[in-house]
Amino acid sequence: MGQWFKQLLKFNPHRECPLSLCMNSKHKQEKVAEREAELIDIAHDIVTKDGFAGLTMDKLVNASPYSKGTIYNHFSSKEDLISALSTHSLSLLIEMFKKLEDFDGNSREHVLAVHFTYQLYCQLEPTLFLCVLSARTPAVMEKTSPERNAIIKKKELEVTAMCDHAFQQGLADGSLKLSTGVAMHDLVFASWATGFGTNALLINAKAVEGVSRLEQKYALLRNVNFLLDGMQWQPLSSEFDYHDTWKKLELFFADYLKLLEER
Amino acid sequence: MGQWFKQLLKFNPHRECPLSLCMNSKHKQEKVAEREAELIDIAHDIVTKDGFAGLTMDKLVNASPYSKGTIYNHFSSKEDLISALSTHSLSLLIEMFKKLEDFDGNSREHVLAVHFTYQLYCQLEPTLFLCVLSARTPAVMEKTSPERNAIIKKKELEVTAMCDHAFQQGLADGSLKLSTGVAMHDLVFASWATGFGTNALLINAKAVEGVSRLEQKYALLRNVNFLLDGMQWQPLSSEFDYHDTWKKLELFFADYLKLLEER
DNA sequence: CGTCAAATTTGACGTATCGTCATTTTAGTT
DNA sequence: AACTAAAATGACGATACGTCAAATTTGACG
Repeated sequence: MGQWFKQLLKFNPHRECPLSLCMNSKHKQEKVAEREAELIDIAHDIVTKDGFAGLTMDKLVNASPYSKGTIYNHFSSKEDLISALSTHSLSLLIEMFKKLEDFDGNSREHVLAVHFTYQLYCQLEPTLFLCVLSARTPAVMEKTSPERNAIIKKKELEVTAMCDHAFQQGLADGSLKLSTGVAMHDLVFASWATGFGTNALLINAKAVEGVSRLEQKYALLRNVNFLLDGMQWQPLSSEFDYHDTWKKLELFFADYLKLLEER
Repeated sequence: MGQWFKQLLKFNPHRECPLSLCMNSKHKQEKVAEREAELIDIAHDIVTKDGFAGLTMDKLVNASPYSKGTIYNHFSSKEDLISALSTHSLSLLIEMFKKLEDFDGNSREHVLAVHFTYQLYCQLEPTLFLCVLSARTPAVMEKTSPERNAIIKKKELEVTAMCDHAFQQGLADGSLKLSTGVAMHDLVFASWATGFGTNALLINAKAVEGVSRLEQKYALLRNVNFLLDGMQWQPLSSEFDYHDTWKKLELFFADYLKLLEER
């Protein structure tokens, strides 16, 4: 429904003002942006209900109170719509990441926290995860407006900034050291690749093999621990109970996990 | 063209017998299988030329000497065709893996060899890589014949068997040890996730940011080394020059790399 | 309040693609 | 040569993308 998100985050919804007087005073740009958000929400619903392949411009037209022409006024093509969903998706992820500011722990635990959050997000919104993926496909990029591509890029920078932060912390407090010839960027990339690969494969395994959530519960933790141990990020997993961190995170995100269970 | 492959591997091509007499003696099943291979080759061409999104049943019909009905006799839907391309793609990968039997090195080097090969494959056939991905999508799986899905599963097992082999070697020669609560399967999964994630992100980065091949040349090696160091697989990267292994692999696959350069 | 021009919205339509199926053609047998 | 079972054909219906001329709304001005 896309509703869970707003509730959990107390998302500011640009509250619709019921007085037409108020409406009239609203600037045109605002109205357009509001309607675009409305359309993206509808598209989000369609995608969660009918899957990525079930997303159709005609369906969006029928599910919205607007006509085809108006829809195409917002999204120049289906690909543009997918990109719009991608930015929406990235926004959700960023909002989740922002919650992590309240999470306590050492710097390595913070990296785990980022991964935990990302996994949670992937499981809550597997189809949006797909949207983000395909939005970075040449075929899609070519057909989305340059402005929207710029927005995606900006959002992606925000996301990586979140990751960078944890690594900078590690460098700052000395628990992580750079060996010669390896930049921090390389470490962040390795971390991201591990998280991405693990989540992508797990989502897949779930679809193909029916691997249960319980079985895959600690797969990501394991993989990331291997990686961070390999980076010599102190304290090593042999010296610290990161399983405990994982459980702390489950508590921290109890609301979201509850949503996940309910399916 | 898909031709590079047959040349390099001296792929048995079920050579077409020019004598009609010979043709007549051929069993029906053989003829069907042959035509299917022919069609997949054409589809492969279309995909490499026009990209994944450019693959169309009508295009395949026009590019082949057969009619729509016949095509649909082979592939019950477009999704089925994608799955067929996926099995084709996996076969290519397996063929490449088989070459590795001639590669010398310790067991950890063999893991690197598997990753090197997989990366090479991803770079040579990025769109086929996409095919394999989307073939594992629920939307596609639902619409492909059970038999073909079974074939995919079998091929995937073959691929993972290749990976398993290197890990079993490590366990056998004592350079890799299992800690409690972690099965070999978990290690293989971690390895695969790292390779998959790194390659997927690199392909993407290439498309989006224009990251050059040179820049990403050693990214995978770095990531895998972190991982295997984290697994305590001896000898550690601090004690052994795996860069050298990587270079040996470049030499070993010189033919393929040359093809890659030529683009 | 009425008029008019610019901006916006509308939905019917053109084109492309998927997948079907009645008809035709081929292959094999007697 | 006649006949039947299997295979191939391509016209056709359905669905989806994207366009554009016409209709509607907006808001500026007298």
